[in-house]
Amino acid sequence: MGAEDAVDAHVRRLWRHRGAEPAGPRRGPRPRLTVDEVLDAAVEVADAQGLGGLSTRAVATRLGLSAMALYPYVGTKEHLLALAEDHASPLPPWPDRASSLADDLTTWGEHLLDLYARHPWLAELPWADAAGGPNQQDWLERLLEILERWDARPESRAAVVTALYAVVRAAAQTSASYARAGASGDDRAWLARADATRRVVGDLAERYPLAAALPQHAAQDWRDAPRASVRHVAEVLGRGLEATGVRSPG
Amino acid sequence: MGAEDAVDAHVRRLWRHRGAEPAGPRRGPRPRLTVDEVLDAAVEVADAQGLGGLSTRAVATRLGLSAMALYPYVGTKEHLLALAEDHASPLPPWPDRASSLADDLTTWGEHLLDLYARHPWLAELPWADAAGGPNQQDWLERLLEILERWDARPESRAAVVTALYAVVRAAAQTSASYARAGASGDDRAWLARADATRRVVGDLAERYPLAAALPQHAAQDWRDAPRASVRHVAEVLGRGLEATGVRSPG
DNA sequence: TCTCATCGTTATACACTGTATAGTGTTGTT
DNA sequence: AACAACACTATACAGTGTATAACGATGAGA
Repeated sequence: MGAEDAVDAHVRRLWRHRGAEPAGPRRGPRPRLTVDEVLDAAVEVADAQGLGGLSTRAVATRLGLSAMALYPYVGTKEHLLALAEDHASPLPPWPDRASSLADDLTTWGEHLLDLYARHPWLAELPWADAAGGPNQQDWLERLLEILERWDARPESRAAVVTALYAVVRAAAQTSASYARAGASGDDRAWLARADATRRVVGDLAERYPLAAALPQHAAQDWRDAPRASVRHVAEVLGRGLEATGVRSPG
Repeated sequence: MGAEDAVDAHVRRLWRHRGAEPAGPRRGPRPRLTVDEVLDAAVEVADAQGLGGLSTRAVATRLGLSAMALYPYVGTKEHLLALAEDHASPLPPWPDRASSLADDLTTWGEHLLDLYARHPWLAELPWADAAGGPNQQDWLERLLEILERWDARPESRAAVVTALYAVVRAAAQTSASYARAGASGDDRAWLARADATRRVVGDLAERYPLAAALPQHAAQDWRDAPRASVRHVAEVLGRGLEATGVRSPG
């Protein structure tokens, strides 16, 4: 039952701002911190040091606490990660332009891209448990509302959701990679590897002509590239849904 | 220059079966192992213990060596991971049915899904450096050949590639998650969390009606679900590409 | 043939991770 | 007043990746 209680406490913390009761009477000394304060610190650490720098000790010392002191607030590190992920992912409000399905999908993707630009570590997290918290559920429901309004066929919705989500995450990752390569300089390993590959195999462009012919984004417009990528996928998905059954905007 | 040499050696190891020369004269004692033997061991460990169990010491003891002995063969653990990823990802041959773009995309996705079923840890690896090795390049070029044959517009190709790749990976991850939940039993945390969420927030289905209305795959046909998901995305992408410009099969 | 740089391999060590455990002191309930 | 519950600290432990130094075997240049 210990493990089951742990899961319960975690879920209750996840939904703490959505009416989940803190459960039970309390008897010990007053908590000096809030769950949100701990999560604020965790998000700050992750924003500054990346996912690799997000250790329990780092968060704790930022709060002036010992590492073990976090456990009553956020539980295991796995739980801390899930809580921080949701904590950093509030859904902003925006009006749908309703000019086309592709446009609305693009807008959703661009907003998610903005979120990932503010917190690049979000795109590094495993996709599997992305449906956990209330904020992430909000993002999902928001996307489903768009698909509902345009009457996308129910069987295709899950597929579109994963496709669009995945493309945004991939775009955010490459964007963050470019940003790191330009800034800190210690993480240009990606470029160095590509250069070395061209140097070692030599006729790479002839072995993989189609990959070589892919439109490369020049070094200057890499800032626009992810947005364009998201827009393209949204376009194709939108047309594909229209072709398989979509009516006029509601 | 040390770091540059390390990148060079890594790339040379990656392309060792595609004509990359081992470089330089050798003077020390003969290597007792091959790079492929080390990578075989690494893949076996990852297949058995998952990505978390893939430590340098685990691979080394399986080979009867000390942990540090791996460095001359595969370099850093990051390099070991990249090498093992490519080593486990040979592209199988198959004929394209050429009945429709969606069909060919689906077949590609199902083959990749088979690969991820054999090596589930491949889907957990970060997507960013997926373009490194020759085998992965083969997969990419194979997909681009399909798009080329059906004359997909060049600007849309990169987007379709990431979308299809991402969906296959996501499907493989959920499939692996289901498999673990059914088997070992210690990793049914996902189900427990979902149950706890329904228990804690209660009116979850009313707060997120569209997410709740998503067609749930029953517990029995979860084996078919990932294939169906891939097929759906391929269908939508195929239709979308046709709508934006695609000619008859070459 | 002798010499020496080179390289495979081991042993040890270091910083770091997450967290189990025991103990201390504060709080609310009985 | 007594006790259970809880926040918090300190310590400890099993891991992780890898830097470093030493040892031995090997091949090239003299």
